[in-house]
Amino acid sequence: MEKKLNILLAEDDDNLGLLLHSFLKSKGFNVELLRNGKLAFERFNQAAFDFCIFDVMMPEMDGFTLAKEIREIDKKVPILFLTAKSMKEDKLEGFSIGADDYMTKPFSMEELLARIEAIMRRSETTQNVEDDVYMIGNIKFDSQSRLLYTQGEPTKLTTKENQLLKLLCKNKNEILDRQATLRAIWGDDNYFNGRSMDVYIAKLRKLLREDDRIEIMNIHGKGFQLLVKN
Amino acid sequence: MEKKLNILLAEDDDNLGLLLHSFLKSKGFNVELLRNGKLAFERFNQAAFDFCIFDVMMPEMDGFTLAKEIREIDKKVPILFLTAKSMKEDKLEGFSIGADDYMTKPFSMEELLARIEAIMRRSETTQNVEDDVYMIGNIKFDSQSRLLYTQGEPTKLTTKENQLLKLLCKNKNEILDRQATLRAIWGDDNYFNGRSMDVYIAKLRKLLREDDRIEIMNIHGKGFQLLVKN
DNA sequence: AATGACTGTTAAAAAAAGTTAAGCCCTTAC
DNA sequence: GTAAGGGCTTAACTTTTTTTAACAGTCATT
Repeated sequence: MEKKLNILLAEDDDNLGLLLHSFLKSKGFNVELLRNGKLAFERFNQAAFDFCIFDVMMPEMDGFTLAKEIREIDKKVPILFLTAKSMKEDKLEGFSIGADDYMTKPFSMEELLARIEAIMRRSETTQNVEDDVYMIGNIKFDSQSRLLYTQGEPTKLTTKENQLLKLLCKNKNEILDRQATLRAIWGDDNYFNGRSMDVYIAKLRKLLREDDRIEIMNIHGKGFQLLVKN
Repeated sequence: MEKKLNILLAEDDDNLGLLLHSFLKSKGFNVELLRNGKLAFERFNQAAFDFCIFDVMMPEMDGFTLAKEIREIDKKVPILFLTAKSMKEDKLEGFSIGADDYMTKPFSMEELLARIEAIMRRSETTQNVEDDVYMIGNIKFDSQSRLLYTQGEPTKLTTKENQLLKLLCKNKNEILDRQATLRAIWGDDNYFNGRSMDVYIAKLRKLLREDDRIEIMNIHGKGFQLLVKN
């Protein structure tokens, strides 16, 4: 599950500020809007932000000064500057402070979003391996290594068995929609893929048969449901 | 002790290409200039680059296609696009591929430098081991010298073994796409190259067998995944 | 109860991958 | 020049995985 990103937005122009605020919120970010650099700096020190967007020209404390202050205490947090017109000297100064990007007004919201995502992609830790371990009744299932710890020797699942069982586990006790599952695993929900899925459901039932509290139930015309009783 | 950055530059216009080449060289980078996307892709797979600068419009293979191919096998290397004029759709497409930045011609050399440095500052902090040395479980693998430090005598890998293992390492715990890998290492994803690759997978499995936490797993119809259990 | 769409299950067919060995090509050594 | 060896590809055969077929059973609706 993705964590919501906290964005610190410093912009004195209310028109633009509110627009950005609502746009970014609509895109699933947490956004705090501050009217000048001084307030933004105070706020930065109170909470944990993942991303900064600063207007260069602001009363009280301009964007560059704000960025410098912040770089004193945080070398890594990404900072993106907004400026009224394309001033080459400004750009250079911004980058020398340690800006990660730079946008000239006016700009499109889509582009802003794209840049935020590009910057965040880089800073994301690429090596976080979520452990995909589920308990189905008292049968352990490790989707990462594709092992199902049945009695005796663990069973090594095939790619498709693994994908399907994982989806069932993620939706344990809920209905797993037939068409959505087909599109997710097989890419297309045509007749033959549907039959293929039914074959895999049969395989999984056979594997899980040893624990009789486990049931993969069919909801006619809707999909399947992994049920684990008491 | 800063290591010299290797920059892959793909630009078909010789005027701009040579200008960029000499400018960046003068700033202390190693730069390789290729005239089209196809050549650039081949080169990318032969050496280790830290940064890519691609013109969008090029013969043989355009910058976007090139970037897509590269992203299949390397999710992290920074890519900066150059384009003749500011086309919003182009920008968006570029970012969606996973571009890190975007510059519209004409631009100043200083700004280019500033952007490269901004991008590198970020990726430096996140990745510190790009010396082509990987740890696979407790087996050390130095792709530079092609040595795999197995028990007893280190094994000297062949070119293909080395290339394949390196790609697997770069995508550790992720799926390495079969077709993309074939295009990257063999240049073409026909049937026989596919079989050749399977032979090399078998060789690598044999070499890595001594550590049973290591597994090269097949994802049927998709590719391979180097899995290292903790 | 009859109909047709949907599901359960097993088996056969097809496609993909695992493995070992033979063959080919290029380089190096005699 | 030719023999030897390494590296890569191709071949051959096996096994695994997935799809398709076939047939039986179920469910909702009429």
